[in-house]
Amino acid sequence: MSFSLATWNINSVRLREPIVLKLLQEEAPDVLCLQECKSPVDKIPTEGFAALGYQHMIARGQKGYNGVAILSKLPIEDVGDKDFAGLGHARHVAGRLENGVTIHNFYVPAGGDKPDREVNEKFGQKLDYLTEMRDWFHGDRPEKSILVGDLNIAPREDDVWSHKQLLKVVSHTPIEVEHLAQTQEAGGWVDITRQDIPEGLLYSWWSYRARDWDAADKGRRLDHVWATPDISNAGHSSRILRAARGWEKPSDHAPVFASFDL
DNA sequence: ATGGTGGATTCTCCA
Repeated sequence: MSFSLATWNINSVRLREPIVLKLLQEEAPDVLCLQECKSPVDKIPTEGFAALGYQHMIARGQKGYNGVAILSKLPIEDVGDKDFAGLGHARHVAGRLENGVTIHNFYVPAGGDKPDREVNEKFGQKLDYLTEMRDWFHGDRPEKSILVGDLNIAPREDDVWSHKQLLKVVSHTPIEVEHLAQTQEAGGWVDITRQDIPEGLLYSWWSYRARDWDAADKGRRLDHVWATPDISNAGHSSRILRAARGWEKPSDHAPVFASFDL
């Protein structure tokens, strides 16, 4: 059986409803995980999604900021959320499919501008968030699980347009990369995207601030798909739908896809 | 070193 999934930081699910529908219609993943919905759960426009066959949704939301949702064609059971680092933000939700696969959907804090927790509280919160993720997965090692989301870190040199120029830029600093690696290791997570696409520059985010994002191509791979070895050991394939960054009223993130032979 | 854009909400925060 094949199972397909996409993860997409949508930067307002209400404003972006048309392109979410476009993605569901054209690409039709079994499951779509969204981050930065920026909406209370009861204001997420679910009707159109349901009409396309996505009749199941689990979500966490708050007014204006953050928010995560899992849209699914398949029945999915809400198995809770965790408030890592005690921020009181809607940044995580988990669901379980009837085949027993658990899906974690994360929106890791961006971390502010300065990569120094002494002067920038947000950077400390980002590191603490990752540390608590690490400890949680270490204490309860996941099985038959997939973790996706905007992790707000581009770990590899070829996950950014310039490793050297981004070493002191939040999202690519060595301390963040180390925290992400420890979280990954603690859960036994395999980076599915990079297992499938091991070579070459790979981005999932391009700033709104570039004059021409496509020509400048100063991207970063902030959005990730991980799986536990019991899943990664079977076949899988991945792609990033860069074209979606050029759709009408786009998110600054492109959706990352993975298909699994379960 | 700076400012550039975009979204939700507001007398500005966040990314």
